[in-house]
Amino acid sequence: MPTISKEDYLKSIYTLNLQDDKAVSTSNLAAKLEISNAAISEMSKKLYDLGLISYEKYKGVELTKEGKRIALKILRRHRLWELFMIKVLNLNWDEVHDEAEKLEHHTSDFLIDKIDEYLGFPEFDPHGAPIPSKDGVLPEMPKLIPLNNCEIGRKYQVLRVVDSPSELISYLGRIGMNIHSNIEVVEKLSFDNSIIVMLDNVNHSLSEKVVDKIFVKEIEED
Amino acid sequence: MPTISKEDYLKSIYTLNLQDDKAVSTSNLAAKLEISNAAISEMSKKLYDLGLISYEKYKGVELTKEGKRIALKILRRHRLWELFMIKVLNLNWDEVHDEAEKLEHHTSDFLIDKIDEYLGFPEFDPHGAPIPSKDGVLPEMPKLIPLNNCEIGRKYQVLRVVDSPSELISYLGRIGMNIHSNIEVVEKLSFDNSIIVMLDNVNHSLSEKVVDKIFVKEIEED
DNA sequence: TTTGATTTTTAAGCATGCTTAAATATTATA
DNA sequence: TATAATATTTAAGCATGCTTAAAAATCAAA
Ligand SMILES: [Mn+2]
Ligand SMILES: [Mn+2]
Ligand SMILES: [Mn+2]
Ligand SMILES: [Mn+2]
Repeated sequence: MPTISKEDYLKSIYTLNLQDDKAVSTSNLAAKLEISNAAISEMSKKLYDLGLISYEKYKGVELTKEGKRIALKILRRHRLWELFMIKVLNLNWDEVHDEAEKLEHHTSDFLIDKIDEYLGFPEFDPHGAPIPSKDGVLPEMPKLIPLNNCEIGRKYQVLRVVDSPSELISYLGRIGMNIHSNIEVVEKLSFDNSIIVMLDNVNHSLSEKVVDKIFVKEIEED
Repeated sequence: MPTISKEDYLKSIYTLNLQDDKAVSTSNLAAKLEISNAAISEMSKKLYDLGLISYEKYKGVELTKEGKRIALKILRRHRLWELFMIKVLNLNWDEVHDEAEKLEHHTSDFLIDKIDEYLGFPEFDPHGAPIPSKDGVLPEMPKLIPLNNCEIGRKYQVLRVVDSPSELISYLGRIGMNIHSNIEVVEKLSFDNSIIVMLDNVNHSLSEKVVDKIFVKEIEED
């Protein structure tokens, strides 16, 4: 098994690659992991030698099959721990990510499977992220729409909120927005890319930074 | 907060110092932590500079007040995790120590206090070890007798079993010996320091290695 | 109390994973 | 297409925490 650093690299490569389906650039990775580009270059060589990523100088990196397997394994641990802390230990939405970021590297397969079993083999974590199964399989996911692609006047259900930074989802919790909340897009302000949504009959203005973290699906009106 | 290695050093110094109340020698620590004497000497200097131990060359080490505070904090995390895994996740007696050895270094005060609360602020872990409180206070402990100091014909209650190596307590579990089991010392064989005890009307021969890990209190006959 | 065994420390070296500064490659712009 | 801006890699260095081998201190036994 790779080190803690390597696990976090693989996880970050996986999630960045999901966002736009092409090789992940050094600087993107550096920004995400908050370390220097130089460190990324060095580590990329090591992960390449371990057969966990493909890497050509100046061309960015992509996960190999084995690299992806490990990334999903760490994501599984992360998401199961988050759900467990919320469901069992009563932590809040915004209190679990940083804990999970550490625990994910120090949990045996045996233990995480016990946690999985205790929770009844859940498919989604508290922020709507899919939980890979023991075998590394992701559950069937509904097609998600970024909130900034939504149309005025339509109604949507919140299905996914990126769980970091914690202040952000703490804020969403305070205004009453959770996974499965129903919202209506009231207005889109093009000059700052903010969006006004109605939630429980109250209007809330969400800045671009916040909007970027929210994913929804359209509600079929009937 | 110290690193993982430093936390384990402090914890080991604490437990070795409990056993015989004098400065802990380099080689004792090296054996316990399974690293070289040279590494112990180096780390001792660092912990001394951090004010966590007293250290004079060739004289061994002892915890300072601050060093002891940290050692107890890590022990608290270790023991609460062990109890939690057994009580909540249904792990066995012998499956929790190695997991706890890792988790103890990656659990915030906030999270461990939630676990403590969930368990109802327990005073002893599943192996009978006392759990330091949030404030670093150990619960009142009954006076424990090492099993090898016991007398033939007398009855005792098992109050403490050292939880490592796991094969050892796994064995004790299999023969039905647990914390609070009642046993009677049937025979002490001086040629190999083994002891025969009666447990649930069955005799079991315990080797010296096993005997050394068990602590009891005398049962008042009435 | 001197000698020899044992314990402990020092010295040198290595792996990991960072940093900053300099060099080099890529890309965008004119 | 030459040049300037940007992105990436290389180079050198540092902290941590180990290792083995050699040196030095302590302890034990005659
Ligand atoms: Mn998270
Ligand atoms: Mn992490
Ligand atoms: Mn333990
Ligand atoms: Mn540990």
